[in-house]
Amino acid sequence: MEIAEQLEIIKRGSSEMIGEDDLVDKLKEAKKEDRPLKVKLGLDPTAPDIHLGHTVVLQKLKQFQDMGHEVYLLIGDFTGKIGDPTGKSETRQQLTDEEVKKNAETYKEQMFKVLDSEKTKVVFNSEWLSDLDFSDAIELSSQYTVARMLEREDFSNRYQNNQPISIHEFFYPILQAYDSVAIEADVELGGTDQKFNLLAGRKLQKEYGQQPQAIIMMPLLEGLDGVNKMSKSKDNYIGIDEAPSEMYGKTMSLPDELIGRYFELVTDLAGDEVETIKSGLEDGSYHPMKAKKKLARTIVAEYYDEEVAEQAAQEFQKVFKQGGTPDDIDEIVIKKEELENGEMWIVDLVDATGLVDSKSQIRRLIKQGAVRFNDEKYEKINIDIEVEDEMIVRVGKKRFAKIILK
RNA sequence: GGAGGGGUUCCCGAGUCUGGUCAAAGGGAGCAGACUGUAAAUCUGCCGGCGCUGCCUUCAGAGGUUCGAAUCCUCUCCCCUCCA
Repeated sequence: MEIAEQLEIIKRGSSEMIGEDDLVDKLKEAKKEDRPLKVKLGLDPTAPDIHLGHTVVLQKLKQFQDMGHEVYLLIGDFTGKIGDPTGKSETRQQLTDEEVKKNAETYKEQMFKVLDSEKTKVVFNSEWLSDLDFSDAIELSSQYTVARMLEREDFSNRYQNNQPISIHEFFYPILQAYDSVAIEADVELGGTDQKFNLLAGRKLQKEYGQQPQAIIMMPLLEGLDGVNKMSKSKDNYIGIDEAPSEMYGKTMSLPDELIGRYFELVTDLAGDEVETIKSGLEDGSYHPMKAKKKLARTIVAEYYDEEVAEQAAQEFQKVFKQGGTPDDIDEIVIKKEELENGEMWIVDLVDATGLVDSKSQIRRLIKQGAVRFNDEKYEKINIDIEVEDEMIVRVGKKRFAKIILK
């Protein structure tokens, strides 16, 4: 493939690229020597559940693989073992070797839904970082100044807001940079929030006499709330391991403004097709609801298949258009001896489903008319409910449970 | 090491001087209801726990004063700023 053509693919969809000249050199060289480029992606070993936000970068890696290059998934087990104090009270727990290994396996399993396992290498940074001693650490840290560190948005924010910054946090970018040196990365990918760390890699590589890595930053995908970036902790994510109906449903709850962006960043639809959809949405010729359905189907089909996607679409229709109940509801077993004359106090019954956190909340929900048994609404606290086998308990629009009497 | 500021319910943030009316203002997030397309916007209600017109546990932690403490006193822990 021609270099210009490769560049064009690499840049597509990315939000920023640094070191284009370096990349061109590297591409030329690689072509001459008939070897692949090493494309690095750093991963945090603590969060092994991959969601669509992660896949934005993965799609880009996949493109590199399709052009014959080699992907290095770098698992930050060393840094994970140190722990990260960023949060106020919830210091990140230290991971044992076994946990790291297990998480890495999960990573691989999930990532290979997008990536080609043949062209992927998984490496752990403890391999080289644990050999460094304190004088090495000082040597490395002398390459960076405090002023520069404080340029990083995260640090400067916290600094200005009187929030603590631990010294060792300064080491994270440094160690990540060293990772790039260690594997002699040609290219590193990351989200736009990683800019500082990615740049640190370039700097250190130069110090070590390597041609600095090119940097490709991908936009951060907003989560279901449409505001914050997708993350597990915000609970605004769509996991790639989730059930088809969940995936479909969550996609449908996306704010309209994000439809185009999602088509662009998380589906593998061709560029011009995405453009058609986007312009259709803009001039109103394409109804957002319709577009969103297509999006949801496309996403489900990407991680499952067309047939499953079709089923998910039908179920969605059934549940939310016609007010029906989904097929795969969690079943809750209640023993007959727990009942009195076949009845149970309404609050306890809802509590038994585990759908709501506390009984106080259950009371409120009942009063607000959010609780239904077999589609019948009950708004009084002081009643007992006759419990039937296979009774459907519904709380609000989205929460369901099926009672099994034994 | 010295001087000063601060730690409040998921988050932000009042309340502390002048103890009770404080489960603690206000905003955000969230949940529910109406309207819809499980979108947005809007309106309404809820938003510590408990078979709940009451009771129980919360205002960094441990003691103390008091009939009564988020509020006053003592000690401890943590954070920030300035100086060294």
